[in-house]
Amino acid sequence: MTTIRDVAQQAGVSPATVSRVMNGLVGYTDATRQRVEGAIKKLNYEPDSLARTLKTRQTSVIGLLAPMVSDALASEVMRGVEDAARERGYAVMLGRTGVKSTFIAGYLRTLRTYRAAGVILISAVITPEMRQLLGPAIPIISVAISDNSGSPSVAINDELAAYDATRYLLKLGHRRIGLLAGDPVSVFVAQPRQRGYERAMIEAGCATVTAAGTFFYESGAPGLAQLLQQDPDLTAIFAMSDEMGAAVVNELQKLGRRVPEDVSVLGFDNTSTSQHVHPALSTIAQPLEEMGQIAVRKILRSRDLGPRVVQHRLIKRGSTGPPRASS
Amino acid sequence: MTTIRDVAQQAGVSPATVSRVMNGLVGYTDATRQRVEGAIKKLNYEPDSLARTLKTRQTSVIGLLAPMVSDALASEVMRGVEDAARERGYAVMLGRTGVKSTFIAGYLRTLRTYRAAGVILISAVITPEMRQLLGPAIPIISVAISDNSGSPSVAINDELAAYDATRYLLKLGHRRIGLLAGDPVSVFVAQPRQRGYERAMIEAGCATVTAAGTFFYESGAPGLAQLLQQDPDLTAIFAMSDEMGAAVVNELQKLGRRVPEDVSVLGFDNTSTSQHVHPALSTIAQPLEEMGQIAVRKILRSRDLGPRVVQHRLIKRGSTGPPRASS
DNA sequence: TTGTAAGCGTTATCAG
DNA sequence: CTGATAACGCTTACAA
Repeated sequence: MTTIRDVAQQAGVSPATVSRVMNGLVGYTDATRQRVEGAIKKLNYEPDSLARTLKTRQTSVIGLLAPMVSDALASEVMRGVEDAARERGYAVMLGRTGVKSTFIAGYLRTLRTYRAAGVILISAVITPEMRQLLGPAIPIISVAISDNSGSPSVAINDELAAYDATRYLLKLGHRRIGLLAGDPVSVFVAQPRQRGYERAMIEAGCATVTAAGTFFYESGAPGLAQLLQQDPDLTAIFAMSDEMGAAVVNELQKLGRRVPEDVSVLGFDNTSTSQHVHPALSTIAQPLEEMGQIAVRKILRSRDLGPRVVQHRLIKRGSTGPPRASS
Repeated sequence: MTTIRDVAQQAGVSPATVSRVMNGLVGYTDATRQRVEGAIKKLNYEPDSLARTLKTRQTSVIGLLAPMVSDALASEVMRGVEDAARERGYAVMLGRTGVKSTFIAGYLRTLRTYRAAGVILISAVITPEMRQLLGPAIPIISVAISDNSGSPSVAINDELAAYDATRYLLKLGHRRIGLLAGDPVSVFVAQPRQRGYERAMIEAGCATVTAAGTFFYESGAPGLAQLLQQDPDLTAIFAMSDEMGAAVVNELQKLGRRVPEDVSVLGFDNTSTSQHVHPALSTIAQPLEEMGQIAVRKILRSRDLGPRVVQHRLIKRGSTGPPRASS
């Protein structure tokens, strides 16, 4: 391994000078700079991040905790994080949530010993334990979920997004709209979305019909059954995830109902799954990749922490249309 | 930050002794061990990985390069890698392939300066440049792809898997089986699979019908069109990815052909996508998570490098059945 | 402008 | 069995 000393010797200067040149500090002649740069190039020298971090306490890693289960969403966010981090010279260290909390504690400790610049948490809320484990120096931010504690976060306004989605179906002429909710445990995603749906329905004078799912594909079919049991004449289903939406589309066709002629289906997230059914799912898009980038920027500018709301977008595809009666 | 000195002071011993206790070396009485352990616990001390690595040159990070595009596959592998790494006290550093090669060069340099224990490459081949960039000390291994260079790898036997898949369709009674291939650029995945298909078809005295796709969903419909143009009476389609398989199922139904009554469809990979269509895709499973774990183990036991073949498995679901004529 | 020297938090060698 | 002490590769006062 070639060290700063080797370079210094090669260039006929002291290690300190080499360091100065590398870090663009002042205090050397142009001639020595050139000699040093020549030596660096010649020896193909690369400074040791570890030693540097040990000394300066300035780190170059960002921690990323993702739930590697329902992945399409996390995957998009990760792409944004990875891009933004690399651009700025940061490395990304990966961990999984959705595992035992002792694991995530261990992971946070590792990040602390690596003096991470910050931690990004996908689809999970920041707990006081996490905050405490990281210590005051390391910021943590959540993505795609916003508790109302004022913790740093990047997320859409879930309540408003669901409200807009429901309004869209109402405007198409639907009155009997069922909601296939996500895991009710997920207080900060499923609940605001449900509130948004209810608000729109109530404003329009329509009755609400809801069933609880898990966000996963498997819960789509039983959820649909529950909804149809409550109201067999539903003309639209709003699912809180594309996976459930896709399952609903498939299941409806199995039951002999056409989409969207008999029943419209609307998904959520605009993950690739939404394109994997026919007709393709209309859905609410979150700017996931951008959210990952924003999270990195916020972490690195540690002042602007606090919640950041990004815009959702309605994407119209083949799975929604006006209801039978009004067409 | 609490250091080894703080612990030493608290326990009334020297830093050296604390280090000995932590690392389970010999040379201290039971009494001092207990005092040290007490101090560690009391101060909630965590040794600094950076300083430790700087000194010992033994690292605790593993690099992971994944193509974050056609993600379901990579995601499963990543889960296995992450699990196995964590179990052994290693952190995972994430990078993306499929970006500019200068980026991946930079990424490998970063890994070298972090003294990574090794690098795992998903769905990509190890180039001589990569090997050179990492230097002789850091092993690199590819997962889910096997060039024939003898480089370290963990993969199924793609030729055999495709052969078995085709044999399965033949045994069901199909004779007109179309192959929807992946990106032909992917020499070490698409090509062996195509050879396996051709071998089985030729052995059975059947004509081969192939079209080239991209592995992605979008290429499914045009690929199917190409196949049907060559032989409108195909009774089975073997797609080299679940995504293309799913697209074929959806497209067939759009064309008014029933699956599997009119046409059987077989996918590849057993990713979640295979369950997102109705009927669910029969497919060839790769033990992706296990492959990730094996990769970590191989990296950490740097002797058993070299290609490792794991078993594929045929998974029968609703998308395949006997052809019309023979039923 | 440049070099010397003292650390950053560990571990390893060598005395005691 | 234990404690000084010297590295690991880098940065940064402080001197020159």
